[in-house]
Amino acid sequence: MTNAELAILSLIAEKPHHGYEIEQVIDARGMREWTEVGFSSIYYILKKLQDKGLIQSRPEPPKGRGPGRKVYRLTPAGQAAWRRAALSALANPERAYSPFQVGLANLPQIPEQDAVQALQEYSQRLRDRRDHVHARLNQAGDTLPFHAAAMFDLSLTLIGAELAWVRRFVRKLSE
Amino acid sequence: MTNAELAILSLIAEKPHHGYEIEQVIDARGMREWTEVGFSSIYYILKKLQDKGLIQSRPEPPKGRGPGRKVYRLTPAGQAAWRRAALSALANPERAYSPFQVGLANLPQIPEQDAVQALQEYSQRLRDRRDHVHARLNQAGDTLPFHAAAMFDLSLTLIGAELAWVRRFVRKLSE
DNA sequence: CTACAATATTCTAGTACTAGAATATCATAG
DNA sequence: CTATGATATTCTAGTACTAGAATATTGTAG
Repeated sequence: MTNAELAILSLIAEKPHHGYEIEQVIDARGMREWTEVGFSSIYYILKKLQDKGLIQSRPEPPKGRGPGRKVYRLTPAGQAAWRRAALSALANPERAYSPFQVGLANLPQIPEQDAVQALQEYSQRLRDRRDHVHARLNQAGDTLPFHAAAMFDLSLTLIGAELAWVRRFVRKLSE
Repeated sequence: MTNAELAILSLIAEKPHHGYEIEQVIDARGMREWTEVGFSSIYYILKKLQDKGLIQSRPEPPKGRGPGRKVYRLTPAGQAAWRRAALSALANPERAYSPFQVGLANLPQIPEQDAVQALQEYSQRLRDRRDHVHARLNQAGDTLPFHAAAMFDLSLTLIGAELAWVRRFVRKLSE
């Protein structure tokens, strides 16, 4: 099960949803901070999950604006698959393939000045990202459930560690 | 330019290579620790880079065992593209889309005991990964060029930060 | 009563790989 | 001189998205 599949399956495990609503929830919760799932991918993934027998859809008559919806819910197989996948995600660290490391691999061929300048931009953007996450955290305030606060905290921790490393590295480079 | 494209372009920027040799270098340098590039993707990517006019190939008569090779080198456009891409990788942090965060998003629906157990497995595997990187670093010894040592150090730093976070989190969860 | 905005799904045509088999060449051991 | 294994590239048939356009329905503002 891919990242995007699990993200969508999670939402359906929480409660039945239709496609458009999933997009709205992803947006409202800022899930794109930690998962990558384009609008047009949602229906694609929904179809795949259905083909695998993990979810089933029921058409609903139109309510309010717009045409009728297809509401998806977990099948028993889907319930089991969700549980397995969620626990597996919590138990198995995955390598991150970051372009930054590929960039570092090129250092010997790059003039030092250019490298230092690029790395300083990198720190600046990391700081911006940290501030952005921080702002989102403050904006949510004390209303956040425990696990959501933890997710913000994890992001801030990882960004902080990378930022400290890059700063140290730049200092060493420009010595 | 994707991660994999830049990784391969980097090797060709260093010096001309043929496809099979690129596989060997990727393997020998342990590049799969920080970049994802399957054996069969190498020729695919080489073809794409050539179609974009960033590299050109020259057939070489067979030497030693095996058939003749196609040796790839940068074109002037490739040289420029490589420089731009390498600096961009050093200047632009990218979000990491980790299944772990998706797992965390599922915490409210998971019995605490199961979650704690999964997270303990996660720490254990992170420790294993850290030890593995550490072993590779020691094995390389003092022969490592500056930037390669830095890459190991970055990996260790990031793994260390994540490990510390997970340990703290498990402690809080099981309180 | 009509145009517009919001809601909702589907379709088309891509991109970017990836696994694994097929094909081919050559050195060397037996 | 033949089988094997190392070297080297190409091909086939997938998977997993992704952007963006097309299609359709319904409430509401003018």
